[in-house]
This record gives sequence, C-alpha cells and structure tokens, in this order.
Amino acid sequence: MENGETAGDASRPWQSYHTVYTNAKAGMDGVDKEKVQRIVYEMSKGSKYFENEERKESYMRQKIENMRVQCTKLSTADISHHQKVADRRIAELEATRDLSRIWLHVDMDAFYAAVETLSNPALKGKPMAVGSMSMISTANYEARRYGVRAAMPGFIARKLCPELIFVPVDFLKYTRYSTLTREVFQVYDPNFIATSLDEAYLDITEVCKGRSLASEEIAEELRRGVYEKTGLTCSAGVAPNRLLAKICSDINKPNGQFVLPNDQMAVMTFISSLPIRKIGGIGKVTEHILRDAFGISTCKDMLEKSGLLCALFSRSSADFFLSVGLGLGKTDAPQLQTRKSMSNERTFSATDNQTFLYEKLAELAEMLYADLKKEGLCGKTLTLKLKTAAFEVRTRAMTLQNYILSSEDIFKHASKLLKAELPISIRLIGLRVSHFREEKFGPSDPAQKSITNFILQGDASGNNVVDHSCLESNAVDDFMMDAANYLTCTHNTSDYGCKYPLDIPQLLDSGYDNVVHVEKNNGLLDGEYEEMNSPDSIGRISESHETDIRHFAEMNSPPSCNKSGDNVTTVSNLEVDDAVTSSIQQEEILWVDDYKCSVCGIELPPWFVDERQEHSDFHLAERLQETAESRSSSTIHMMKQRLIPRGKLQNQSRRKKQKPSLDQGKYLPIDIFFTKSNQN
DNA sequence: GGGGGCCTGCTCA
DNA sequence: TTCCATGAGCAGGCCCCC
Repeated sequence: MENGETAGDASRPWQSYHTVYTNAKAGMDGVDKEKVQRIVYEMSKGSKYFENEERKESYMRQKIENMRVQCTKLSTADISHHQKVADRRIAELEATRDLSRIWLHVDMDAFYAAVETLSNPALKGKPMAVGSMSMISTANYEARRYGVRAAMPGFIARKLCPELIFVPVDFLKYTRYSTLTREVFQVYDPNFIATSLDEAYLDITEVCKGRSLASEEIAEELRRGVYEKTGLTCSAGVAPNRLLAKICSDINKPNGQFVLPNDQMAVMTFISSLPIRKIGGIGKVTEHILRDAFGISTCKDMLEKSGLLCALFSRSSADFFLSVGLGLGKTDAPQLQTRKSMSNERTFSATDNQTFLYEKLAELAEMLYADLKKEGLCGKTLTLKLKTAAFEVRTRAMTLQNYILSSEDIFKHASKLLKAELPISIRLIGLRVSHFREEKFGPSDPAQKSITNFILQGDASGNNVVDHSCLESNAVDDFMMDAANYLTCTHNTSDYGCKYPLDIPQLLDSGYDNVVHVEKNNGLLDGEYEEMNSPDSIGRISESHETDIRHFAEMNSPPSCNKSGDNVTTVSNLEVDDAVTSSIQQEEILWVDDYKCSVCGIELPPWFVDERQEHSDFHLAERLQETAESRSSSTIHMMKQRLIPRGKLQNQSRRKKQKPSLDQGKYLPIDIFFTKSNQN
C-alpha cells in the first residue's frame, strides 16, 4: 500500500474505517481525528451496517487493484500515445477557459442548527445537533469540535459528546428562513441558482459592473443583507466559475468570504495544491481510487498523471479530471432545470412481514402520487428500491406503456416488482417515477386514466369508450388481464368491490354517473357493502361497460361480455366452452379461514386484494393450460397466454441476468463505473 | 450487426 | 440496540428491432 492510512495498522483497525470521518467539515480543524475514528469504529463494529461497509470497502479495494493492474499492463508506447492524447485534450480544454464571469457561491453556516438557535437562544454556545438518535442532519460549531457532524448517527454523536443537545428537524421553519435569504439573493442575481435550502450560486458580473463595485464588496454587502434579514450568518466564495466559487466559500467558514481573482495564474496557483476531495464531484470512492491507484492527491497531480487518466478512464471522466486540474468549471447560466424523476422512500426496522411491506408500499404509492399530482407530473417508469437487512440496495424498474396516473397504478405495478423479490427481509422501501411526459397534466385530467379505472369509470362524459391508443401491445395485455379479472370478479360476487382497494375519491369525483364507489370497501358500512355488491349494482357496471368490452372483444376475440343484460357476467361469457367453464368453476379458489388458498395452501390475508386476484388468475391459467393441453383448443391456448401476467412473460424474455447477491458472497464486479468500456 | 432503449448498480451532494 | 432521505446522472450490459 502506498498510503499508510489506507492500509491501516493491525493494532489500530479504525484507521481504515472511513465511513463517518471521510472529509473534514468547516469547524472541525482541531478535532482529534483518530479518537473520533476509533469511537465510531468501536460503536459500529459487528453491526450489519459495518459488515456492509466492509464489503463495500473490499469491493473498492478490488477496483483499485484492477486499476493498478491495468496501469502495469500499459506499454511505453501506450503511455506515450495516451500522453499525446491528454496534452491535446488539455489544450482544447484550456481554449474553453472563460474568465469573463464572476460567480458567487453563498453557503449558510450550520443552517438548521443556526435557525434552531435563533428560535431558542438558550442553545447558544452549547453543543447541539439537529436530528435524532438515529441520524443527525447538522451540528453546530460547538458540537463539531467533538467530531459530531451531519450524517452521523445520534448515538455515536452522543458518545463523542455526552452533553450534546438534540433538536428535532423542522423543515417548515428552515424553508421560511431559506425564503428570506433568497429574497436577498434575488437583489444581486434574479436568476440565482439555489442548490438546496442553504446554498446558492449567483452570477454577480452585472451587478459588479452596474454599481462599479468589486466582487469582494458585493459579497460583503450580500452577507450583511442576509444577516440583517434573518439574523443568520453565511459564508461566500467568489471565483470565475461555479466549481471554484463553491470551494472558495468553504475557505473562511463560518461567517467569512474568499475571493479568487479572474486571472488564469491566480486560478492555477489556487488549484494546484488543492486536495482533490475538495472538488465537488470527487467523493470518498473517487478520492481513494485516484489516490491509491494513481497516486493523485492534489489537483496538480491530475495534470501530471493526465496520460494515465486518459488511458484508463472514459473520455467524459478524463475530461472532468483534466478540467479540475485546470481549474475550469461552469460559467454559463444553466438551462432551466427540469425534474427528471420523483421519489419517496422510507426506512424502518428490518422485517420480512409481507403484510407490513405491502402496507408500506401502499403508503408510499399514495404519497408519491400526491407529490406527482402537486407538480402536475406523470411518468411511465416505476422503480422500486429495496434495502435489505444486510444493507444491500436493490432497484427494480419497469416501464409501462401508459403514463401512471393514479396511486392504485403505482401500487399495482410496485406490488408486482416487490412480489418478485419475496420473501425478503428489508429495512427500506422506495418508489420512484421517472420518464415524465413533456406536458404537465392538471390535477384531475380525465383524458388519461389507468385501464382499471377506465373499465370501472368510463370516460369523462360518462360514456365508456375504449381508447385505442391505450390498446397497443402490452397495454392490450393489461387490458386483457383487467378484463379477465373483471369477469372473474363478477363471477364471484362476494369478491367484487375488493379488487381495487386503493381507488381514491378524486378519481371518482369527476361527474361519472355510472361510478360504483368501490374505493370505500375498506371502511364500508355493512349495509353499504351489501348494496354495493348486490346484483343490481353489478348489473350497472356490466351494462354501462358492456359496449367497451364488446368492442374490445371484437378486436381481440376473447374475452367478450354477455349482451343479454344479465346482471351477473360470468366466465361462461368467454369464448370457452361450457365444459371448460364448469371445470374452472369447480376449481374456484376458496380462502380457507379467509386466509389460506384452498388449491395450494399459500397464505394471503384478505387485504391482499390484488395479490389474491393474481393468485386466482394463476390457478385459472393453470387450469386452462391443463384443459388446453388435453383438448388442443387454440382459443383456450390464447386465453391461457393472455392470462399469464405480462410481467412474467416480459421477465422471461427480457429480464437481465441477475447478478448473484452480495449476501451470497459471489458478487465480484470488476468494472469501475466510469472506466473505459473497452478495457479488458 | 449495430443503434438505441431499458434496467441495474453505483456515485455524489 | 440504534447508521437517512432524496434527486440526479452515468457506465455497463442485455436485448429488441431495423
């Protein structure tokens, strides 16, 4: 090992445990780093988290080793070639240097903690952290002297500083103060870029020119303005680009500022001795890789090892590293940032209780949908994130044919993704929606609805029209599934109304005359339930959607609806002969004790409505398959195909090979995320 | 066979 | 006993489709 710190010392194993103390924050200069590392190490040792961190560290070491091996494989000719490439690239990048703009980065000092101290002056001068025993959001400067910092678990912080005071997070309060600071920023740059509640970039070129003031004076005035308006201090950095301005704002923290002149020599001098970890975009892992594989620890080293960087990293990564070495950064006014995804995730005590997991999933689906609705967004890619009890993070995604426009849709698809992972013990579930539609939809856009809602509700005029645009490929399969579900549901009237547990009121408040309020099934009064499930009410659905389903049936053969006006549509309406139907009916699933499947014995509680439905479909498909095999009925075969959930078909044909799980100890990826793709 | 979409895993703030 | 939440981007690899 080139670096003793990385290698560690057998008698001081905490030296190689970098999890918490990865980068000194402002106000932590005098901290006894080794003592902090030892305490953190001892308190973490043996935990699942610790084991996972060790696994990650080991993976990182593997990557570093691979990079080293690749370095040694480079011939003299290779090195010479890549050095030429690097020199040319450096010249090209240098030509893009823009020293015409003046950027200011403003960063509030220990923002959350400072706001809390304003609210409660008794906290002044005492070590305090905003957060909880499980996690700290920020710590004031008194606490930082003990090594307490953001993203540190509270119980470790208390060990480091026993008199530490914990204050719970109050985002509303911080948002109010943030708004006040932004009113000040606005004066200097109406187009300032807020990167978080407590940080912003301002292009002060025009205001400096217009008022004939030096950037230093503007920075002082702005900081004074923020203090007068809020009573909070902030720090500022001024430089020719945003990358440098951000670094500068950290130099004289707290309540200070640093100005880097718009001069190439000044920039190069400033950047040359700067540790790479100070650069935004270079984190713990990149720092270790650059340092341990290439011996790069300062920005100057980036240029000195430019040939190696060009040889072993992709073009974009190498460009980034070389830009850093030159002190280049963004100087333009950025394009209007458009959100690309929206997500929600929750952590809880690790559990494999499936009821709990599905409940969590439903909550998340509701919350995420509410957020999407608030911003008028709808996307078609849904990603499920899971963190296992062993802290392994997995994501599973699916892109749908149609945009997601209801919480039930989110839940329905997320459930499929989750189901594929069960059984599993997890401590976090997250949901993300991405692939947004260009134009936003209104709070209640009836033009697009999920097919399930569509079947139940009809279109905005109260008519029931099959939207042909929604009936392509996969969507058709979805429709077939839902139609089949619908038919089997009505076949068993006691199940009807339980199919869509999460149908939400706003979708039903759009003036549809023929809507049956199935969403109430969870909190339904007995009388209401009976009325809802009465043949009359089912008849209303059957009649009102008869046209759609018949229309659909004409396009797709089975299934079709009974046109006779019978109140209860049965499976016999499918184009399957009576013998098959009766066979299926005989196999109808009973939930023993309202819990256990009578066919296979699997246990599914009554509130797993979709799961139960899918389970019934599975047995139905199974039966149909058996029948089809014995009778060689092409119609039945088609039905059988249709009744296999689309996700399963897709999984078979398209699913990527699964990497062995980390748990199994077989996970040994060798590629680094930004290395060249053609390396061997 | 190659382009490009899709998905996962990972990184960073 | 206890180790976050959220957003964004990218690389790599698989696979569909032209």
